[in-house]
Amino acid sequence: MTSADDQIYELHASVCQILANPTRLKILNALRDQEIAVAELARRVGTSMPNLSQHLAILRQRRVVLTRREGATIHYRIANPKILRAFDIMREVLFEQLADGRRLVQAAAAGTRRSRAAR
Amino acid sequence: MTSADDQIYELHASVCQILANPTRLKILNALRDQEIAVAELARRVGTSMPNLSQHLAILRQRRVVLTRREGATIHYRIANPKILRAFDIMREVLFEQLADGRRLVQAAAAGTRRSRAAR
DNA sequence: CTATCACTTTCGAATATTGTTAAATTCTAA
DNA sequence: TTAGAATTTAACAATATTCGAAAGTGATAG
Repeated sequence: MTSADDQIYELHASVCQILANPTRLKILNALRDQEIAVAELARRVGTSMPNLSQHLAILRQRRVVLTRREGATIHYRIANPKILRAFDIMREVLFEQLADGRRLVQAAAAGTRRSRAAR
Repeated sequence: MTSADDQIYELHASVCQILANPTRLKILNALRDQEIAVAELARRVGTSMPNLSQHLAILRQRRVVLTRREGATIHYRIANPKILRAFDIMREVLFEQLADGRRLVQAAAAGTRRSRAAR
């Protein structure tokens, strides 16, 4: 039987999971301080429409982004700016690690293989 | 050819990935303000030694934790407290979402299945 | 030196994540 | 109503993550 504490940690992990993909990070960064339509997002993020749309679906479900419809086009924006604070802190952690030496990049590269290979 | 920017986003995602697992979150929270030996960690986190050790290996490789050997026992501690700030922000995001209603829990539950099922 | 404690590593199976291609939708305009 | 643009959904293959079991390593007590 999973304790209430365990359940919180699982939900917590699933929130963190949102940031664990380079395409989603690009999306969030693009939306940082402006609303953007899907087609334009695809251009900026540099991915296919279906792929982008799937990631947007995840961000929608988790209430990380909100949409506004304007005719046939749909505009996305950040729902909770707090997640951008986490985005920024993790990027700082990355930069500190990069400054600390190259060995780290090796270790991190392991976690990078998926996203590269699955492309 | 992947741009330098893409590479940064992949590394960034791989840093965020560290937080995307409930056991690792428990470990980090346990180490928040004290050094702890592996056996004691296993007890607190509530997982098997091999499983704990695998997660510790990941945290070591990413330089998120440091070790101190004392005879046969090994003590772990947080290497970079900054990652705990991200931990906390993401937990705040979770709690805000929980406060906002139950529908979200449904969506988050999708991201929870893995950790539950893989147990 | 060998048994044991403390921990780590390896391996394999189960499940999850991701990208791609193809098939829907949904809306607007003719 | 139909054509077409914008976006989403579905299905599937490829890769990654995770766990448990079993074997491996290192320090130390006897």
